[in-house]
Amino acid sequence: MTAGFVRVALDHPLPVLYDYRYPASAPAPQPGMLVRVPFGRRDVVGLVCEVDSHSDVPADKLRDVSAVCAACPPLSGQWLELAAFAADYYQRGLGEVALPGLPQALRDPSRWNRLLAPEERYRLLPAGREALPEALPARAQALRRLAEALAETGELDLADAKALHPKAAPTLESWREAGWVEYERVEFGAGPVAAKCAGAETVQGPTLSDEQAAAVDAIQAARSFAPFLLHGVTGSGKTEVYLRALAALLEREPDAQALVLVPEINLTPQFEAAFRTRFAATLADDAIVTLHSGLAEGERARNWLAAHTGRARIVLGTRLAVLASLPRLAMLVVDEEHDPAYKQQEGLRYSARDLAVWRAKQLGVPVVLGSATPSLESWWQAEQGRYTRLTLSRRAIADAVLPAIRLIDLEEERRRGRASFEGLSGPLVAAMKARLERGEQSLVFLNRRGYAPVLSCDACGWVAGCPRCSAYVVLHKPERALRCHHCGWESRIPRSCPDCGNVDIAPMGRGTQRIEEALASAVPGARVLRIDADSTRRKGSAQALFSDVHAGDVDILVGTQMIAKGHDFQRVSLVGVINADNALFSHDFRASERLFSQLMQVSGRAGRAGLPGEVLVQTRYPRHALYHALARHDYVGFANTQLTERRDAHLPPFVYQALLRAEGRTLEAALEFLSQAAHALTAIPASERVTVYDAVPLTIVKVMNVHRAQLLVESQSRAALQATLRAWQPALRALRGVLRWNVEVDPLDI
DNA sequence: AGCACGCCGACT
DNA sequence: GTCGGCGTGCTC
Repeated sequence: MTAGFVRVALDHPLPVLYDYRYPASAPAPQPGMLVRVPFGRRDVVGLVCEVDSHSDVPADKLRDVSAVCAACPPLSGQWLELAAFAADYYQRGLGEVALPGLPQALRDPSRWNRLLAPEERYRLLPAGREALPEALPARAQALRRLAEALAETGELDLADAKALHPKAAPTLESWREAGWVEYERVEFGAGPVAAKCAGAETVQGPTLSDEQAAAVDAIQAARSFAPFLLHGVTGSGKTEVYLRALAALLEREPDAQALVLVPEINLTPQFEAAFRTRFAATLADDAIVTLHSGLAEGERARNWLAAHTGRARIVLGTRLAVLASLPRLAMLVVDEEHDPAYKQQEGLRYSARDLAVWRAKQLGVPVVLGSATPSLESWWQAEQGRYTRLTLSRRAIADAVLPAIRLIDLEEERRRGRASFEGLSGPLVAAMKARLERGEQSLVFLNRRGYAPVLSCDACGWVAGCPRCSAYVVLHKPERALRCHHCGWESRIPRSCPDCGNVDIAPMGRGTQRIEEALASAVPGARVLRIDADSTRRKGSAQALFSDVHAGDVDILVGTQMIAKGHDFQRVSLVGVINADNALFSHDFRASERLFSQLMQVSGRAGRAGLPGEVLVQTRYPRHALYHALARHDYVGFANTQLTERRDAHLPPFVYQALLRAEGRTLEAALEFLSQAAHALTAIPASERVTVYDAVPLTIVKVMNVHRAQLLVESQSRAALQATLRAWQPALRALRGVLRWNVEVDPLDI
């Protein structure tokens, strides 16, 4: 009686696999299968990475696998490779990548049976069709419903049957013995891929522009790894290009799968609707699934499994979907590829866009990165010819042109003594009134939520701060609260200054709530709606608010970047930008890139359906180069200037960076840890080609009473940086201390 | 990460 | 006298 051994990845910070024994009598687990194993004093789910006939672990330490999830088809070698790559690149253990990459429900063995249940069906036989209606007593209603359901399509799923009649199982069994029905059992995932929907009309879609047609041709001609940068101005019909390229793929390869990523959950419903409409005739309903964190665990698991078994042909999701198992993946699309939301900001800090490109390369398939303002990383790849650039320079709808962008010089407004109201300049108010009269919509963009970012005392200079963070608290007027945007701490608004008792404490600066309030009096009669993280806190409420805008129940929409992304507002002809200037002089070298793309994106909401669009940007620096480029819709000029600056300053994408972050009870402890870490680095040979900077406190040093500091390392060689980080890891673990730390590769915020 | 074990301050 | 603080160490 020999036993075999498996090496299992567990969601656990040590980068090692754990060996377990499995009894020879049981069916052998295979790599890629999930198992339940005892670990310490609890049971956890792990992923089998290797199966072996021997183990180097002493026999007294080895324990047995307690259950194998055999009903779930194993994850493919290619998926394991993806997880291994991500673990290595982002400096984590394999288990820390692989297991959080699976839906939570699959990591709960008690749900395996239900999720992976075989399909059990009864099919009506001719004898049954004849005998059944008469054989049932007239008053046996539940039995009759069962028979009717069976007669309707000729077959009945056991689960559905049980819902119709509590004793369906024994009843159907007795019917089978009578020769009326036959029983069929299909193991999970083994069923045939659903056929197309019958009778659905083929949707053709609009006529393509020459540029769109050329882009589609290029993508569908690709038969190997081919990264495309689809640079299309807002409203140029990038989505249509994705749809056509996908349609061509699905027609050519009858069981191919595609992955489409969007930056945020709010954008999935409109994409899903567009995909369902377009593919109604080609794909079954369940061949299009979404994957994002807004789904209930059960649904997420079912959708994930649909992708894993190949039944889902198009998977539409947010960044976490990039880790979906897609055995026949043949094309990837990353919409708005520049969006920072693709970078995970906790745990495994991966870039979904970069992993999408890696997957495309691994599989030798095309990947389309779409954006009106590509990230400088991707733009640089295209400049070097590594990515194929596809350009859509005009709006797709006939008569729709790019909006006119006008800068409103706030200094000049003030000098000339022109009226402004609560941060809304005269020209902006006048323009909104004109839209209201014409029955068109206006959109006001301000990237700051709350009422006012600061509450301060005129007399003594006191400023309301968070007791747990080194940050000011934001005044939220509707909730009548001061709220910390870093830790969520809340308190009532004080009536007077807690330091000096002065009652003249005043909100400084403006957030979306304050603008919302100001708009009500500045534009009388306008129906104003605010959309930001506060007004959309409840699940699904963002969707409801957006549909109010689409339905025309709103005249002025005010909000944060949430309203800037992707939405196709038909009646918006004016976009106002309230206060964007602070990003111009930020210490963050990516601030201008982000500002430019945000402003381009929000500007793109104006005039999409053929109404002449206008964008008014209020600024105190109307001569700033960024605004000049913006007013000319000149992404290319902006990008090339930025790239030159980045090259001169030795910044990404010309160098590769990583951060070591430390969190401790005191700042000194965090800094001390980092300096020891920096010292340990010098012992690593590969670090010769790596620059190590001084440890510095984070801008917001304290969050939730934890002090944070970081150390930047960078190199012109990605390989040298990777080799250094890999060798650094054990040294960091050896540095003890009561403190948490993590490494972030390719950080966005420094 | 959990979850133990282990040794020092304020309480039923 | 214990309950419980979090420092230290281990998990196949």
